[in-house]
Parts: sequence; C-alpha cells; structure tokens
Amino acid sequence: MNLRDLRYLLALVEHGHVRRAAEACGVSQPTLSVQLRKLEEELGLTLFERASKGVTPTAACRRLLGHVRAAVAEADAIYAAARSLRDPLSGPFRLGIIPTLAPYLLPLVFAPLREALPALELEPWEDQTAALLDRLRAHELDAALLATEVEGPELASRPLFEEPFFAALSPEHPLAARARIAEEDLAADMLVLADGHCLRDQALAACGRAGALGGPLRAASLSTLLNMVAAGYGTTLIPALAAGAAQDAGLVLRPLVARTARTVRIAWRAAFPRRAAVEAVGDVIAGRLAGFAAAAAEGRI
Amino acid sequence: MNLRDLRYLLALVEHGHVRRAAEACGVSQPTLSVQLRKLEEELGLTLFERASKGVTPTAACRRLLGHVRAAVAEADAIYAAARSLRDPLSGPFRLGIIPTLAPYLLPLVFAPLREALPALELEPWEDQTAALLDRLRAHELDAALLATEVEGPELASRPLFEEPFFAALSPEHPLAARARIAEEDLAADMLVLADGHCLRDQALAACGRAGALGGPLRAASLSTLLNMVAAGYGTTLIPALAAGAAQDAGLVLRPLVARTARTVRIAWRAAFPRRAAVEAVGDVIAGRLAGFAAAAAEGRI
DNA sequence: AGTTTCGATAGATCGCCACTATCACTGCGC
DNA sequence: GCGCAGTGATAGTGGCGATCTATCGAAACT
Repeated sequence: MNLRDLRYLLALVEHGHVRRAAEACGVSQPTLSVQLRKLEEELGLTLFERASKGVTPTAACRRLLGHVRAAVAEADAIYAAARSLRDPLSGPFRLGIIPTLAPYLLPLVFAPLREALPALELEPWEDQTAALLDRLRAHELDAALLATEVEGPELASRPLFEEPFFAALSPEHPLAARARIAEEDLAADMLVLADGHCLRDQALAACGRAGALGGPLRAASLSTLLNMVAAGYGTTLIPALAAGAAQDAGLVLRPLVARTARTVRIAWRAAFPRRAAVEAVGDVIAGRLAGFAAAAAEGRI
Repeated sequence: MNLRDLRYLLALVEHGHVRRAAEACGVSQPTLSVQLRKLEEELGLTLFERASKGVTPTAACRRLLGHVRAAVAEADAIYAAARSLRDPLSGPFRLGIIPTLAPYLLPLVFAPLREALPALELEPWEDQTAALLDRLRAHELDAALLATEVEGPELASRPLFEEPFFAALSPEHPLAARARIAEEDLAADMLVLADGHCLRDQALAACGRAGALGGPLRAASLSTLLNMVAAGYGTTLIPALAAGAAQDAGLVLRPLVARTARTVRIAWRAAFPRRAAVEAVGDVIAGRLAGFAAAAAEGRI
C-alpha cells in the first residue's frame, strides 16, 4: 500500500468519478483506475461499485475512510512539520553551560538569544566540563559553553570571548589596599572550588600552585566561595562575569598584574547537522560580550 | 514520500543501526541507507546524525516521530479493518422492505438472520416500492424486499416465497359464512390501501377492478385497514403474513377460490459487490418461510 | 442510429527500488 | 604499528511497477 494510492482513493470518493479524480490527482484516468483496482486486490475487498455514470464507494470503503483520511493527514502533517523544522534555527537546542559561567552569563544572553533566534527553544543544562562533554558525545546536548579547549576529532569548538580573572578579597584583607594584585600574592590564602570545576584548576595554575589550600572546604559553587571570602576565610580568583555577584557579597575586586584570563568557547559535535544554530548562538553570545571583554581587561567592571 | 520509507525511518530510530534496521525491514543495508537519505532530501532536513558506530535521530526527527508513528499506525489500521471487512457477510446491510411486509415479516426473520449472519448489521428501511427502488439505485439501500417484479438491466431480483392472499371480513359480514370466497365477490365493498402501495394494485387486480372503493378512505397502513374492516366498513384482501394481525383485530379470514398470491422477492443492484450477502439474506428468509407458503396455500394459517 | 461519456484494457516506456560488490572510515586487538 | 572487524556510503545493474497513449465495450442521451 502506498500513500499515493490512499490519496487516489480519497479523490475518487470525493469526486465519484474516475476521470475527474484522476485530473485532480494530476494523473491519467487509466492510472487511477488501475491503481485503485490494485488497492482493492491488496485489501481483498471491493472499494467502489462501478456504474455507467460514475463510481460509488461501498460500505467497506466508507468504513475504511476514517483511517485513510487519518493516514493521509498524518503524512501531510509530516510535511508541514518538516517545513517548519527545516530552519536549523528552530526547534529545541540543548546547551550545556559550566557552573561558574551559567548563573552570570545566562541572564545576560537569554534575552538577546530569544530576540535574535525566536524559533530556537533554548534548553540550558548546567554541569561540570567533563559531564558536559560526555553528554555532548552522547547526543544529550547540542552544544556546550566551556572555558577549556576540547580535544579529539569528534568534537569541535570556537572561542566566543575572553573573560579576565579578578582577585576577590574582603575589604579588611591586607591586599585590598593595592590597586592591582599579583597572581602569586593571592596564593597564600586562596580558596578554590571543589574538584571537577575548571575554574579550580585555572585559579591554581594562575597562581603557580598545584594543590589547594583550605583543608576541608569543598565549595561546590562560586556563590559559596564568595561568601566564605566575604567572611574572611581567605581570598579567591573570580571570573569577570561574577564581578557583580562578588560586589553584592561585599567583596572588593582588584585586577591582576598578569591579566590572567580564560577563554569561553562553544563546543559541538563535528557531525552535528544544525551547525548553523551553533554558530548563531555563538554569534549572539560573542556579540553581547564583545564590549565586556575589552572593558574588563582594562579593569573596568 | 512513501509509507515504506516511514517504516524504514521507524526501524532506524528503534535500532539506531542501519544494518540491523535493514534486516528488521527485510531489505539490504544500502537500500535503507539510500531511501532514508532520499527521505531526508525530500523533507529538506537531516533526520539522523551518522557516526562511526551507529546513527542517532536528530531533534527534528524526534519531532516528526509522532506523526510518522501515527501515519504508519493508521495504515496498519486500514489493513486490519480490511481484513475484518473482507467477509461480505459482515458490515452494515441496508435492507428496504415494503410496509405491507415489514411489520409481519421482520419479527419472523430477524432472529434467524442474526443467528445465521452474526456479523451482518441489518438496517431495515420501510418504504413503498417506488421509493425503495429509487434508494436502491441511489446506493442508499443494499437490497430490498418487494412483492413486485423489478425491471431494467440495473437491478436484479430473486423470488423468496409465495404469499397467498386471504379475504378478511368482520365476523358479521354475510360472506363470513362461506369456507372459501371468490375474489370477485370481495369486490363489492373491498377497502384498499392508499396510492403507492403495491398491495392496493394487487388487491384491485385480483378482484378484476381498476378503481378503488371507499370514497375518502386513504389507509396508509394495513393496520388501519384491518381496524376499518373490523369496524364493519367493508372487506379487504390481506397477505398471509398479516393473518395473525387480522385475527388479533377480530377479523375472520377465508381462503380465496383462485388462490391468488403474491411473490415476495429480494432485489439488488446488478453491480452490487456483496452479492453473497444478498443471497445469504435471501436464503435465510426463504428458509424461514419455506413451510409457511405451503401451509398458507392450503388455507392453514 | 449516431454521439457522447463512462470506466476498463493493452502495450510501451521510463523511473525507481532493490540487489551485489565495494569503498572509506573508525576503533580495537595483537 | 598494522591488520581486522564493524560502521555507513557509494557504484553499477536489473527488474518490477507506475505511468502514459490509444483503444475498447457499454450505456445513456439526442
């Protein structure tokens, strides 16, 4: 059985006339005649009663009609849905974001993304880098915002913007008096995030240290870390986008002497077919953050 | 687009593996591979992301999946429905019956028909001969029970049983004393049905008369006629199956000298495809009435 | 009786779907 | 490091089937 045959059948029911039905279907009269007869043979029942002045659907045919119409309607729905899905910039888009970026970047870019890509249904997913890469490879994400390079032939990535780091201190901290702070000076009492956060490794690397301070402190979020620093437990290194949150927590921020920064990238599977959506999302984010990186680099927050 | 392609698509989604999906569909791997690619081209979107170890449906594909499943399910429903409709002895069967037959014949044959043809959904339709023939020609009836011959090449018919006529009289009527009554003797004060009833013409013909008696009497039903006769307004001729009703109305019945009878036939369109159903219905009715005709012919009621 | 109109049929053509054989790539194991 | 097995894609071919034009046979109308 064929959808084409079902359309022939519907046309024939509607017109009650082989020639006119054939014309409506854009085929010759014998074509429709033969195909209908084949359909009857396949189904094992007479669908039309032929008379000298047209054809009439049999009771059996009328009984099938509901299913036939439904099948054809579903097929049409497939075409219609495909038409609207054809735009790679429409449909769900699952975007992974690392935890040290998500709470500060998302509020900035959500509205611009919605405006630039109204048909794109953004589904943010917050998790650590390794988990995001796993989900990306497993097709559970369409793209991911990371602050590290990605490796392997399976994935690709593109830098979006530079995010400088700042020293975050309680106002009472001795270093708070300086206008700029050298990375090494922070190392003495720097608190860092728990294992798995790329920011942890980046902060440690920036200060030339391999292991972390802080004994039992296992801060799962930047927000926890900021509050600890505000309470006087130490210092820390924060990415520029978290500056606002740090100030809200009562910390003072100081630019770093070496101007250490991290590069935020968007990563995707090389084989991902909606490359255009990835690029568009990347463009919007990069555009929104274009001025930010330069300003932050100069120490303006 | 083709239902076959949709089945390929579903198999591929299910297996995530071209070879296994092809095997499940009973085709070779290249066949499924090529057809799927064509479907993608036709729909203008990528349905699967190909990787080295299998394929994964894209978001667009998952969006279409509902419609695809529905279309295939409806197609399967067509096959299933066709299977159950294949039996010509199943499904609706619209049977026309003339009014002088319906109320007396239907109660007799309804149960036997239901028993012999349980899948046949009998839909009786009571109307006069001419109307039944019109509806038959217009495909609004599948068959009709008549007491007249049918003409024209479009229709066919078959006799089912003989139904003798009886004289129906009030007990007080002078003729009621006779054991048999001559048709001509009834003519004097015979009441007949309104125009359009075949029984009217048959009764008049039997008594050798052209016009009707009874002035303003326009009995639309045999039941009216019987009550009129019972009330002493005249005599009438009734078909044997109405004998019970006549006796219930308090009439006496007498066989006719010339043993006039009518032939009840089943009629159908010559092109009607469910000929078997017509024959089966005819067989059941003829079988149920087999003894009746002989008994009635001998005057036994 | 001729004409028109209906659907069915015959025969030819072309396209597409299916096959086999093979390629290109990847990941794994020795 | 080099086969080997497994993946999907591609090439080339063959056959079936959908389609066409031309025609038929029947029926209805003029």
